[in-house]
Amino acid sequence: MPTIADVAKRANVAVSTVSYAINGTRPISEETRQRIFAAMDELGYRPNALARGLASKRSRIIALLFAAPERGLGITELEFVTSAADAAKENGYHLVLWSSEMNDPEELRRFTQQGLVDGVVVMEVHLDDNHVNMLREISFPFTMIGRCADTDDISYVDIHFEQTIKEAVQYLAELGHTNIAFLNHSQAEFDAGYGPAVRAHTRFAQVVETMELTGVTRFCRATPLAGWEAFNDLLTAHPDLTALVAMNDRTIPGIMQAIAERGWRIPDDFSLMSVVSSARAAEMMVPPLTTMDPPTAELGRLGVELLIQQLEGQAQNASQMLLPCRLVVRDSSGPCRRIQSSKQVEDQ
Amino acid sequence: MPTIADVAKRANVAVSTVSYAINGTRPISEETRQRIFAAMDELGYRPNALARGLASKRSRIIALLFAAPERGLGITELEFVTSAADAAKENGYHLVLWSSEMNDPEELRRFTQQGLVDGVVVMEVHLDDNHVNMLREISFPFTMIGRCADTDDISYVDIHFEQTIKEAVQYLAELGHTNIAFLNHSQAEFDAGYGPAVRAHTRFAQVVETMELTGVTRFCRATPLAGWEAFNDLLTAHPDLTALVAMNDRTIPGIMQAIAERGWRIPDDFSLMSVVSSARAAEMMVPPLTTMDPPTAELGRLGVELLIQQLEGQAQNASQMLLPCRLVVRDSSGPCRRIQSSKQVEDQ
DNA sequence: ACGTTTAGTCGAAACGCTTCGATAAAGATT
DNA sequence: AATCTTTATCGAAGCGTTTCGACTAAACGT
Repeated sequence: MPTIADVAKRANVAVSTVSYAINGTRPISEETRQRIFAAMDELGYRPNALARGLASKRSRIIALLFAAPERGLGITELEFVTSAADAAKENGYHLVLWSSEMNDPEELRRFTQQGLVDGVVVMEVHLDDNHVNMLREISFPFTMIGRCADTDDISYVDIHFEQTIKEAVQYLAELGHTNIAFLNHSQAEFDAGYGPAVRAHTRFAQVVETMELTGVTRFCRATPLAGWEAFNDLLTAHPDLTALVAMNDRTIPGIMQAIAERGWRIPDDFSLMSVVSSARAAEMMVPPLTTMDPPTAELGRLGVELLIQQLEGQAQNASQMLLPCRLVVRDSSGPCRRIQSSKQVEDQ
Repeated sequence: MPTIADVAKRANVAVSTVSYAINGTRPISEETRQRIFAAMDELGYRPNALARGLASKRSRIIALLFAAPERGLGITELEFVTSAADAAKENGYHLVLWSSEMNDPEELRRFTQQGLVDGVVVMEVHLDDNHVNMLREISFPFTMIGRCADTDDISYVDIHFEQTIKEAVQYLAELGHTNIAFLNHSQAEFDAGYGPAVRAHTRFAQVVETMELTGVTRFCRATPLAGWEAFNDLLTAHPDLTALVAMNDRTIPGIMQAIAERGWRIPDDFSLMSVVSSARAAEMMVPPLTTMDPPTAELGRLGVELLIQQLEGQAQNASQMLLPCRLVVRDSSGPCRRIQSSKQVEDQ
């Protein structure tokens, strides 16, 4: 493997001149630049990333702190990873994956102190997040996909849950639904201060209040069975419900089954939709699920781009962005035509 | 950030001695070792990964060549990534993601020549694979998750498709099915020499032959609509079919719908199963899908572990491993009770 | 008692780059 | 003509490690 010294020799210049030519750090005459690049081509020279990083104290490597949510990893997380990797590459950076098993923030500190990465993108942030606190404490550069409670001076991108919930409810209201259930993440996640769960919770209450609708909220773990139970509970307590918004699409199969068991049809007798779920999951269901699609690719991309801007000093003040989800109407939602006579329906 | 020189000074030894103590490269007396580690602790010293890599010519970083299959990324790929990352970390390596956009093998060459990574794990390998050919040509260390046609001297882990297909068919046969459809990946993927598609294709033919069953094969793109069409085509041409094995679970919702449109029930009138699909996807369906679950976590883990063994010279000859999928019976398969009288059934 | 290992340590030379200060030549400014 | 800039280049000193060869003193074999 040729080194910069080989190139310098062949182009008849000093090593430093080659470096300047490559990085554009200092002016180089057109003529010598040509000679240098010619020499590089002929030798098939590639700058050594480690040496470069060591000398410049900038590795051009960033880490994605890849934590699994309590409900497990899904397509959404996958898309963060791929879009983050693509964005990193386009900006001339490498992306390393720091896996979730890093529950101990001390381990995160050790990793950052290895000098391997210039900054980290944190995902699955909790309202009070150990990793974030750690990074802040040691003033290590980072951005978040998601956000914690105190976001002073931290750049982040997140889903605009407030708007998303509002639009979802509005959509159902326009279809004529007035009794709407909201199936949140699990109680455990809510109690742990998981941002999406907390924000969506408050927001849903607000929205039904201002829109003068009847809303019922329930927590639910991310399994079909939990969905089945939740749905039956909800309908026992509130038989007038005609629509449900779920935070987690993994509950939906159970709900669909519960609906079928009542002899109801979707969407004629009941409307179902999920917020922040991927098209991928929505299309796996019969009927395909109406969703608020999250802008996953943008989130991943922006997470790393904000970080890189910060690293390259193009951004002094933190940028904070909230991205809306996009309503995609599929076949699980519509005006409700169920005859709301009584509970007999359940027994037919 | 303290350096090794600071540690050496504080422990009253030479820099090289500290290095030997850390790496165990040469014997160090118990007494000085203690002093050195004490000094490291007091200073909070962390070896610099870049300097280490530069000096030792081993970065302890490996890359996962993260290519998207034509059908798009799914949970399976996600699990490769996470398990690979975990395995790397446990072995003291970092994992960088080299994204799929690297279609040009030249770009792969450039990346490898940067000296950043010691080796790469390639996934989504085609029978004749450009990336693999490239790596081989420049003798860059790598392993595969999946396998190409000529696997001489290459370490890999792959799913044992032959066995998987056989077990799937056997399972259906035991339920009494004798007319079985096989829904492969798309024609395009097959033509491109995508290993799983090719191997499964031949194997299915063999198996039905030896078991004296009637088997029909069809290619199908990875969408519900394509599944719907494929199913209808198949049943028009072969009304006696009572079961179907799909290579791709993304076709299943369409198939389920087509079945429902005939007024049939699953599994009473028709049995459905998918090979190499994640539990995650299977449980999103109603009824939950019987599958042959792939050992994704093991594949990811072994992919990196084989690579690391190779890098550390613990393996001179290539290890090649085929892992079986595990049959998970859910609710989409069972003995067929449909009255196979005629096509009237369609019109009921 | 005398070469020969062996354990433990040191100093210096890499590793392949970036960056700083210096320098010479050319251009601009008085 | 003398001085100040600017442009283009060079050489050398890092960056923080590993690794090689050398050295000392103790242990060993005969």
